[in-house]
Amino acid sequence: MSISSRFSVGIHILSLIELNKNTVNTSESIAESVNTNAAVIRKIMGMLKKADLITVQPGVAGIQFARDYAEITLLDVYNAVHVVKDNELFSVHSNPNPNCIVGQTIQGSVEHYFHRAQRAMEDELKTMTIKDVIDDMRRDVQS
Amino acid sequence: MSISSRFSVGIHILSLIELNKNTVNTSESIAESVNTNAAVIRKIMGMLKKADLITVQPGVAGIQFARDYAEITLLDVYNAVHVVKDNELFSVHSNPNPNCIVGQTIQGSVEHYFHRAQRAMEDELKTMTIKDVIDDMRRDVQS
DNA sequence: AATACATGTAACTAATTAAATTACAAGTTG
DNA sequence: CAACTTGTAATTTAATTAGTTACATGTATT
Repeated sequence: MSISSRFSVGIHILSLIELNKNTVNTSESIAESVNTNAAVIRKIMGMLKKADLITVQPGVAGIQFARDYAEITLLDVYNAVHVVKDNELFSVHSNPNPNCIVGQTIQGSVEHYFHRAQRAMEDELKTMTIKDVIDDMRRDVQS
Repeated sequence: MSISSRFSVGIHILSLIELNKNTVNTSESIAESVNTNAAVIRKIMGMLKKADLITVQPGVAGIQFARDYAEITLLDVYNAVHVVKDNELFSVHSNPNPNCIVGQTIQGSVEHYFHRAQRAMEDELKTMTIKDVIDDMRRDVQS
């Protein structure tokens, strides 16, 4: 299993706003950069918009940051694109046998540890910003 | 997306060894407790065995811990059952356009942050042991 | 107001993956 | 050797994700 690439595509879109700011980004041009279908981009753009990370206007080409991209964390993006449901990074088998000590208690017990692990990952995402990513890209680019 | 329930089933199996130690656990009896097919249990048992967490003998009923269960971390189990490939918790879209700054650099840039987040989660799993889970179960059981 | 081009979104298809099932080989014990 | 076990491969089923198509809606320009 793997967390959906919607997350990396979301980061891609946001990076383009800054690194391609001399031209107007349309869902079509972004799709070319990402190498996917424009409708996929529009769907993800819609999620980023709904999360108030970007502003987009129906019918008008272009995207803008809704706030300083140094203040947009990877956790913000991760939440925006709904790649992992709240506290459901790990799944627990359903309907274990309630007549067994383990079957009766495993869901409640394991849930607690799974949530902690998920939170650790999400807390780490919170320390990273789109600016960090963009800075890396500027450094890494082969011109 | 969600991480496979093989992980929680693995924890279930290990917990049964201790909490059901008065009887012999067969793949069949474990399957009843987990509420799945015995072949699924055998497959996971095979993984736990390969990771040296348990000992099982072909043809002979029963499982034993290969080491003290206070020394078995949830990370050990997680690695044993291969629910997430090394550094592939997050997937990155493939074949971004190399003629674009972002397309050219995103994989390398984002990879670094994704690995950090994954490591944070795995480091947290390392702090939790099967004993912790079993203690919770003993506390929570409704007798 | 008509044309061209953009976003927004729903419905459908294809591809991938996970889980369950079936079947049987091989090991062990009495 | 009979009964029962683990080990494992092959198959089916179910669920999920990504990609595609189509079209409604919004905007701007002439």
